[in-house]
Formats: sequence, structure tokens, C-alpha cells
Amino acid sequence: MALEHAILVSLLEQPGSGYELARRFERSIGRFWTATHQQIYRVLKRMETDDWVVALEVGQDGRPDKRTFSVSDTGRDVLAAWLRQPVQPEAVRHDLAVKVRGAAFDDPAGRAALIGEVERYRAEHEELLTRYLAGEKRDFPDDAAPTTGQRLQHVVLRGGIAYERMLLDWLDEVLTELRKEA
Amino acid sequence: MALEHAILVSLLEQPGSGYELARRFERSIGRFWTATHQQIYRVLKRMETDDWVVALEVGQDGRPDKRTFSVSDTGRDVLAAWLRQPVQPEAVRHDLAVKVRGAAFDDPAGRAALIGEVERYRAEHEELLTRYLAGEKRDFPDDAAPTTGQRLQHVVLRGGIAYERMLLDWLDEVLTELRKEA
DNA sequence: CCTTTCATGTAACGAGTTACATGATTGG
DNA sequence: CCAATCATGTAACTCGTTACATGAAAGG
Repeated sequence: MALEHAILVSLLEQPGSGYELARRFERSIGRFWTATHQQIYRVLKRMETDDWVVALEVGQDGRPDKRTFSVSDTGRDVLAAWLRQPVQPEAVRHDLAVKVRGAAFDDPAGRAALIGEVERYRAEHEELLTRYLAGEKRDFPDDAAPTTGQRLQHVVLRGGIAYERMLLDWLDEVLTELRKEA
Repeated sequence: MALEHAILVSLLEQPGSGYELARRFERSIGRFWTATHQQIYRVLKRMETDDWVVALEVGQDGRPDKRTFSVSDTGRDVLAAWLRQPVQPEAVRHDLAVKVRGAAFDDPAGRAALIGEVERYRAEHEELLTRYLAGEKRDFPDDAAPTTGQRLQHVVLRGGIAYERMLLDWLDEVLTELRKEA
């Protein structure tokens, strides 16, 4: 129920086309909200109908035309109203935890396969952490005096970093436990 | 796509009725997978049709009859096949992070409201951590020699604990940043 | 008496995923 | 020439949520 709001925040930070939004959702916004381009175009259309955003046609040479969206006053009001509502409890869906508990009912071959998967998963998240840290260094250098917006973006990024570090430590514990059955 | 599998794991750990499953999903399983009773009954019906689980009618006196489900051999095979598949990347949807970034575009009154919400949210998770720790003490005492199943359940619980601790620390950081705008 | 717990569902809707579809330009 | 990037969408489907519905017993 909050893809609309995530789009509003992203467009307030920087106006852009549906395509650009989709790319952002693969990157920075994707740290806390995922969405595919299909979903984004659909929601964006509804938001335009409801006057939460306004489009500006931009003809480009050498590239397809695009429609750049900005947040309207109505959109700002909608976002402000949403910010004042209670934070929804997260819907937790953690595949890996189910698998770890499920491993107790599988044979050694199954557990070996899971160990391999956990290792792969761990490597992925190690890489993600590296990218976060590189992004932090790039976007939030120590000596700069950040704006409010930057400080808030930074604290969200630090949350992502803390999460990944916690996850890596936990995955090591999981691997230790899984290997005990060898 | 894995509610079925979460149900299989839960029923392998302990057979039970739809109602009992719903209660478990509010508690321990709910740490890594959430589901309402409506969803559970619907999926359970499909699983029964596909012979992943078998039901045993249990007449009770003083209480409504119930249907206790156990995992069939087919169900075990399905679970084993799923355990061998790649872990799906999580779909991240973190309301609060969107709001924190959105706060940059709201007035002081909006930020004050968000601070209140974050505090409430923090208190909720502090309580959750307390319950996890109490559950850990109860279910996994130091001196016991645990089975494989218990060790795996324990490591999953430790993941929940690590997550909550990380979250609380991060929320403190968020509060510090939000209060700077006062 | 009234609320909570036990026990099971249906119906309608909203959100998210997967597959399909088109078409131009840039760079190797 | 072929793959990747830019740019926008439709259609079908699955999954998840909210609302509604019923009924009995236990406990205060």
C-alpha cells in the first residue's frame, strides 16, 4: 500500500520518467522498496489521473521521447497525510529461515545443497554491502555539510549497511550449524 | 510462493489443525513468515487436494471438531525439492525507511508526528526482543543437549534476536537525526 | 451475560509477478 | 550484425488482505 508513497518521495528527491524510476528502484530506493517497471507504469498512470503527479513531455534527439513526472501540491498533501499515519508492521517473509528449519527434515544431501545455497547467498550480500559502503563514501563524504535531505538519506543507507552486516554474521552462524550435521 | 513450504515445515515439526497453524504463524513461525487464517485455510485445502498433507478428523468434547494435518510422503518430496532450489532474493518493503526519507519534504509538525511514530514503533520492537529472549531462555536452556531440529530452530531465533537488536540501534540513530530538525 | 478461545470457512478486492509486445539508438 | 540501453506499455495470473459469516464452550 505504499508504492505510491515511495514514488512520491523519489520524485520529490528528483523528478524523472517511469523508466528512470524503475532504475532507481533497482538501486537506492530498492534498498527499502522493490518494484518492477510494469508496476511503476501502472501506478504512475493512476497517480497522474488522481493529480498526484504532473507529466512534462520531453522530446530527446537520438532517444525515445520520455515523460518526466513531478509531484503536484496534491501529491505533497497525500505524502504529508501518509507520514502522519501509523507505521505499518512489516510483513516478514524470509525464505532462507524457512529452509534452515526445513533442513532438519531432509537428508545429508539436501543439507549439503542448502549449505551451497547459503554460501552463494552470503557472497551476494557481501557484494551488496561493498556497494553500499562505496555508495556511502561517494555520496556522503566526511567533510561535507549535508542538507536535511542528505542526512535522512544517509541514515537510511546506514540502516541498510547495519542490516547487511547483521545478516552476514548470522549467515556465518547458520553455516556453522548446518555443517555440524556433516 | 513459499507459504506452502512454511506450512510443511511447521507440520513436520508438529502436526496440527488450520487453527493451530494460524496461531503458530502469529508466534514463532511469524518471525520469518506471516499469514492469516484465511490464507492458511485456502492453501491448506489446495495442499490436501494435491496430497501434500493428509487430514485426520479429531472429535473433541467440549470443543468443535478439528482436522489435524500431517505431511505426506509427497509433501516431504516437495519440501526436499524446494530446499534444493536457489534462495529467492527477498522483496524488501520497509515503510519506515520511506517515511524517514519523506520527512525531508514535510514541515516540522510532520517530523514531530513521525518522531512520535518511530518512538512507538521502537517500543513495540523492544517488547518483541524481550519476548524473543524469554522464548530463547525457555526453549533453549544452556545445559540441554539439543537435537538437530532444535539447533536449527535456535539459530533462526538468534537471527530474529540479532535483527531486533540491529533495528533498535538503527531506530535510535533515526531519532537522533529526526530530532536535529527541531 | 459478555468476552475470549476454539474452529472453519467464503467473497471481493487490491497488490505484485510473469509473460508478452514494440521500437529506436548506441557501441562493439 | 547483434546485444544492450532507453522508453513505454498490456494481459493474465497468483498472492495477500479485508470484510463478512457461523457456532459452540469456557471463564470471569
